[in-house]
Amino acid sequence: MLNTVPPPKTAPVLPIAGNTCAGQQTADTLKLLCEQLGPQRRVVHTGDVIYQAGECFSNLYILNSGFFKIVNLTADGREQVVGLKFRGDWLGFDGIAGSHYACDAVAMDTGEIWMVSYEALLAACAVHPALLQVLHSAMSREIAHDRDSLMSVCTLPADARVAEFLRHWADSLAERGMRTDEITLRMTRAEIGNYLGMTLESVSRALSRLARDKVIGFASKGRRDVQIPDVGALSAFVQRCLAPPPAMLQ
Amino acid sequence: MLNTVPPPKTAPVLPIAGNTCAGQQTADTLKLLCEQLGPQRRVVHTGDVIYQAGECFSNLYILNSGFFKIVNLTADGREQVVGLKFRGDWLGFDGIAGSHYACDAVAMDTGEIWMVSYEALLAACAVHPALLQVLHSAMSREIAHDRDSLMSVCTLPADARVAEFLRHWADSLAERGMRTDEITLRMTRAEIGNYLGMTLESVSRALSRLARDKVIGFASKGRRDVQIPDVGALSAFVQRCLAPPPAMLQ
DNA sequence: CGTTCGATTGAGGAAGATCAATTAATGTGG
DNA sequence: CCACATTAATTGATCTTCCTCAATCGAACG
Repeated sequence: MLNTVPPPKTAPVLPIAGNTCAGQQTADTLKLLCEQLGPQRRVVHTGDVIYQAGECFSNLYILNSGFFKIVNLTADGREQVVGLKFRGDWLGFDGIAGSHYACDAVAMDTGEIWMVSYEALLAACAVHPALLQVLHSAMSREIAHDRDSLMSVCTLPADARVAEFLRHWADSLAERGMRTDEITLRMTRAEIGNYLGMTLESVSRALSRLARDKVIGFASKGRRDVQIPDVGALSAFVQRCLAPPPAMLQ
Repeated sequence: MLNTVPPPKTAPVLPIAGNTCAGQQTADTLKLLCEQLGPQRRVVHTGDVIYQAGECFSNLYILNSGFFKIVNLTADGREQVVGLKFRGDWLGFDGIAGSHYACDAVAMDTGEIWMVSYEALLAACAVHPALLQVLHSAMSREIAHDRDSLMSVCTLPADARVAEFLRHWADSLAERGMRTDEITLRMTRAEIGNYLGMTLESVSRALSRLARDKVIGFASKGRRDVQIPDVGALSAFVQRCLAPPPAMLQ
């Protein structure tokens, strides 16, 4: 259940944020949103449910920090992670059309979300057209990215899918001005596999192969932290997976 | 387990859907859009490209009739159908964020599209808030549907994916007040397979099995027309694919 | 009427799932 | 702090699904 009472007395605006260029755009956009909307801030923790499928839609959420997953659930009991969200992303668009949220949004880490009622947002957009542009851009990015996800799942073999997953995670962090040389996956192998349409064993094997090929490394303690010395090497690995098998020289 | 917090899961609430006449809602929305926007109308034919990846974004398109596919293309040459669009759907949302379209939109049939410049649309929305709601609903539906697609690809075996594809196509037609007992697929087996993440042979085999099980039928002439006597039978087939193999009675 | 493209069907093979055993991390109560 | 239980991850062995390759057939078209 959600914390109905936001506990932050000490302003927990954690993120390192982009003091330099990387992540500046995200920071600027968040600043604009915060100033213009005066959203209700809330700190969430791992496992907290932001909203649930079927729940009445009324709010959108802007992520100031933390990592979140979007989980879809079918009537016949299939459950799947269909999206991952980071700082600067929005949650809740799926609820606009049907006036009920269509999936679950769950925190995978401690984070801060900004809640704004959709009605209030529209009112604010009427006054500040820039807000509308920001909103539409966020929705547009989500549509474009969802298509890329479908494409990865449909066209890449398992190993490449895992590599591409890591690459995208690292890119997302980079865009937001965060470190990418060592990332902490907030998901179990089972969750990653679920998201990528494969089993947890296949994820594990793929990661092992990536590590064996020195494309990634594992921190000494625990296999949840992944070292990515060179993001480009991940892209190269994906291409290698796609390349036709080397012609037999005989 | 995916959720650390087990909340009582309510079944996803279905959209309002069936009011009096099937397709009335789509028709009403189109009427509103046509009146308020005075869009430029254009008739397109099979193969016509509405917009292309990389092209400068400036227009959105509302589909009055016809069938369209959204095709994604990667730098390394992979090409995939990532969406199908029908009457009442919009094209071009993917271009808003990056000011360039992110994929190709291609007509699969003769149809009529309404073109409206994004700028003009925003101006009209400022005057008629109902337009903004329509726009957001369309984007929201697209986001929700893209997630459902990802879910189908990730969680369903090949046969079920084909059945689900037909079911969704039929449902889409029904929502728009069109016939569903006999539908004409505008795509080759190869395109369907590409969309569903499988080979054309697998699509063909799946369709043959569906026909053998009398879930679908083929019109006497040509195999492009599919008879769907009962859409519910398609759903049942999907469930049968998911059901565990019947316990051996020994 | 032959050519071409799309669809079907079969046989064999490969990628990945499933099943199972082991090890590593995390947590719990004494 | 340690013994124990629990969950996550790895790795191996087998099995299934689906892909690949190939042949055939039908429909559309010039």
